Amino acid sequence: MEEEKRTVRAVERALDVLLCFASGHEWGLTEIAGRIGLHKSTVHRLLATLEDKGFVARDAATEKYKLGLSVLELSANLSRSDDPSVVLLPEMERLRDRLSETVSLYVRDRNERVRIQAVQSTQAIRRVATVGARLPLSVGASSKVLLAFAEAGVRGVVMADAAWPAHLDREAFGKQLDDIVAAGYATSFEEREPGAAAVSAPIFNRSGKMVAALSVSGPSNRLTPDRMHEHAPAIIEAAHRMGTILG
Amino acid sequence: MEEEKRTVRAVERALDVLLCFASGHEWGLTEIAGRIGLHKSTVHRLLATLEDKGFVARDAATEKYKLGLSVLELSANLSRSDDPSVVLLPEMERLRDRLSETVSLYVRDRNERVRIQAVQSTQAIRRVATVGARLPLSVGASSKVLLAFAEAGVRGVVMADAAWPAHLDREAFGKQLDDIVAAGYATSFEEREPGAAAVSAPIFNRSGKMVAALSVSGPSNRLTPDRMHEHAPAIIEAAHRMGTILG
DNA sequence: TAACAGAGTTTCATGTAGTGAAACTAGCTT
DNA sequence: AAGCTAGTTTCACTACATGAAACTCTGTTA
Repeated sequence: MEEEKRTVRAVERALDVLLCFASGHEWGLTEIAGRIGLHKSTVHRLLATLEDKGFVARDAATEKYKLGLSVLELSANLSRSDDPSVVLLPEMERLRDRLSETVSLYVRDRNERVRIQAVQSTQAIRRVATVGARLPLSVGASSKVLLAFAEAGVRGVVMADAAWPAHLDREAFGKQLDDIVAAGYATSFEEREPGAAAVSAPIFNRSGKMVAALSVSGPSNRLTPDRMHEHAPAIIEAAHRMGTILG
Repeated sequence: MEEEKRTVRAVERALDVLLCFASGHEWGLTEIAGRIGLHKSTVHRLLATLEDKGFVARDAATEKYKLGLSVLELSANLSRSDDPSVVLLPEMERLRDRLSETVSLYVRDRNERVRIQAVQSTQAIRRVATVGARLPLSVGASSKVLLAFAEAGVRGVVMADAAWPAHLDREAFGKQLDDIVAAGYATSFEEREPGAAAVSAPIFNRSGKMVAALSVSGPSNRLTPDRMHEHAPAIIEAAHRMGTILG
């Protein structure tokens, strides 16, 4: 299948280089080249360009490459005042205080979900959720919410994608999504990572479009299936209230 | 002067497109093309590539382009635990509480300074400082600190750059920097923006290298020249304490 | 309802400019 | 001194980015 490309290869590669730094630590040139399968000299030129524009910088001590301050400049403008991740924060904290578990907010971005906001449980044993993390759409309570309540056609597109796990029975999964629509919320128990469980409900804006999934997650010994269903009404109610906050 | 280029043009252009979004709001394709002087079709291809990698996204309602969530993913990893902007925050808040003015932290990035952290004054009339902002190195108290205490050679390079304002007498400016080194701090009074004033002191790490400039800023009627010099010892002391926190 | 305008998208011939092999440098280890 | 690793620079080749122009939409004007 000859997919028509209307993108710029050099830029794609440069962005791949940049995304290497999503994992946090610093990289040497050769490490990066090996990781994305490009020649040293190519990566060198790309890094020089990224450095020139301030997107990467070299650590003074280690000589390795790390993220530059232009990223900070951009991210400062990412959270505008009308951004859900900002305006919903107080409500998320209320829910956290009520249930004493970590509360996260997810949106769908193509075939993945992204955690755009999180408030941590204050308990000693807790799930630690990092903002900005990208996770698969095939597992986890909020994945199922993001697919179940998505606009028509989204399910099909996402599940048809090459990235979708082949072993997953699409028909059974679709049935499960229909059940979630009926129930109004989804749960997951040790689905994505062992020892963790979550409940999730959709947030709709005033025009009835789902904009995010609100999720409560914690250790599976505390968030038992029973306990999760008990929590569900509170989460749905919070999600509803959040929806009314949005424009 | 034939500057040897070892950068990739297509990538440079793509990053310029991305940096358009540093100013916050959304842009149409043609707007961007006009702004950076590129052809519509070129910008279209670059935006398609950026969109594909999640660096920009299109607003569902307005159809315009805005920053994508990959930026969030990157910025989440910017503030690591050893990051000055994180570990110094408590000290900055203490200083803010003591002086009741906005406290900022600046680092030098090539020919500019970047505000990497800020805590706002709680007073009704206050300077509002946005994190990530890039400002010129030629004006402002912290600019002068960042140049005065920089490693040997930096002054010359920065002031020789094309971006340096031509009208500024380099010799007089250099003299001023020497005075600042002697005093240990710098002030500015309505220098960059009318009605604003600031005091700034350098933060040195354990090996004696300056890593940032700590700055206290506010309205010029409250931060009079006299008042600023009164504040200086407290700021220098805070900067010194911050230095010991760093590795 | 046709004509126009303005924004976004696609096509395609052209030659610039990005590519990767290889050579080179510099710093460490054996 | 030889070997190794990581980063940097050079250069011939042609793949690929480029921009003019054509085209599609959608909304506006006459």
